[in-house]
Amino acid sequence: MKTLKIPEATIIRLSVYSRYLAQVDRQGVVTISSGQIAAGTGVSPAQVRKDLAYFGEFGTRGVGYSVKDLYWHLIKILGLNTIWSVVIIGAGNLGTALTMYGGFRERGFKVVGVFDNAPDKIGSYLNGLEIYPMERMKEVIDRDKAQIAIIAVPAEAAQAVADELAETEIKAILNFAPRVLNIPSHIELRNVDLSVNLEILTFNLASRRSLKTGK
Amino acid sequence: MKTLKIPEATIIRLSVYSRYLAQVDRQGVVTISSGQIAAGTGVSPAQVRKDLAYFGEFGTRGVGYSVKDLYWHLIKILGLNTIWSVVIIGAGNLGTALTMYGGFRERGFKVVGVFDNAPDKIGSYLNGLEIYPMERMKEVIDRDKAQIAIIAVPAEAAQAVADELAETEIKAILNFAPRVLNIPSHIELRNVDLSVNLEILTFNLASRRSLKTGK
DNA sequence: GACTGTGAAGCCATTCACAGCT
DNA sequence: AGCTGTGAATGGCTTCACAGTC
Repeated sequence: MKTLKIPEATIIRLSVYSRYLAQVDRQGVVTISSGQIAAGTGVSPAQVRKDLAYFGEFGTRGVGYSVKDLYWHLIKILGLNTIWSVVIIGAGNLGTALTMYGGFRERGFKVVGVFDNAPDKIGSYLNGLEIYPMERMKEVIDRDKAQIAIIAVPAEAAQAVADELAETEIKAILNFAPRVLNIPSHIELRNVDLSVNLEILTFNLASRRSLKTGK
Repeated sequence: MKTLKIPEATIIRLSVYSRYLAQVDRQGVVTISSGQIAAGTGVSPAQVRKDLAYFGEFGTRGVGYSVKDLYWHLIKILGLNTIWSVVIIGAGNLGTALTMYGGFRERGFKVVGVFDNAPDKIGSYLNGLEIYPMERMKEVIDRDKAQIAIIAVPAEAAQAVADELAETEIKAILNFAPRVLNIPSHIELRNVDLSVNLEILTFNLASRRSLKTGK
């Protein structure tokens, strides 16, 4: 398999395209052009074609793409043609929200375990799933062959959780704690930093303002 | 003010550096080199220096950077030396989690309003803040001079919320709904897509697996 | 005529390597 | 000797423009 290096930006867009295709498919659209996909997802038509070209030739010249066809190609490329078992560590507000989040279920992610250390949380239920103490994490990951872990604990606790995860069969970690984590390189890591996203906005607002005041 | 185009990647890193500096400052560190910042935040030393160089000369050759000094410079650059008033639209699991999220408060963001349409939510309290019906959104934004809105409603409702926000004085929107939003260009928009982040992981896992099986 | 697929060009970000300061 | 600041080199992503196909 000739996997030329694919830009991460391309993967992000493929994910967006696939959701957009699901949407227009529900509206009964059968065929779509790169220009229409571009308009619907806020990128350029050439970009859409380049992104798709990394993976094959899915369209018909002069016509466009079959919505259903392309959708399934993208789902396959993204690895979403199987169900992924996910564990969530931390049952605070964020962990709870992520456990209940319908957007994950829609895309084939299944939360098989939620863990926390707080005695008042252990034993209660989220979406029919019992919150277990941290000690049972390895057991559940093993039992359900979970491959992805979501870290939703406070920053101070994140590295300890990562260390425990490193001893399991977990293949990838999505980290919501605002800390840089050290993990062995065979585990895939992605960070989602909620504050950083707001701060990009404030940076832009702040520098726009200083342009205005000429400062 | 000579604002050469700053890469967005640089802003993201500045935000990470600033949090790391706060951390080492609490540990009593006074001076730090680009190499140490790099090690602590997972980037290259040259990258750290380049990023900082966009904004001035903050270090001393042969010595390094003053932790406190550099921290405050970064806070200023990111626009975090003032308190930003934020409204959150949607009091579901995600909206609730974001309203309670301590990470925002720590960085100077203040949630001044939470809105929802569900009758059973309206009137209840989050963190001492009453959930208001959507109709009161404009009034609150106006009264509290809120400049940032966070959209945490289901995908189908997101565009309608964006349209309403476009009629207010809101300057920036952080959108958590998995939809491409149309908004007037004077409003800054950023999307945080929780599923996309998981899907980048599954893409990597899926293609790693197909390399292994030689497929 | 419409639209895809793609080499080439252009643009932007990161890394290198070293001069300059302490 | 140690570390910053920065022009030059590299590498990577996006846009352009057009040949190829229906």
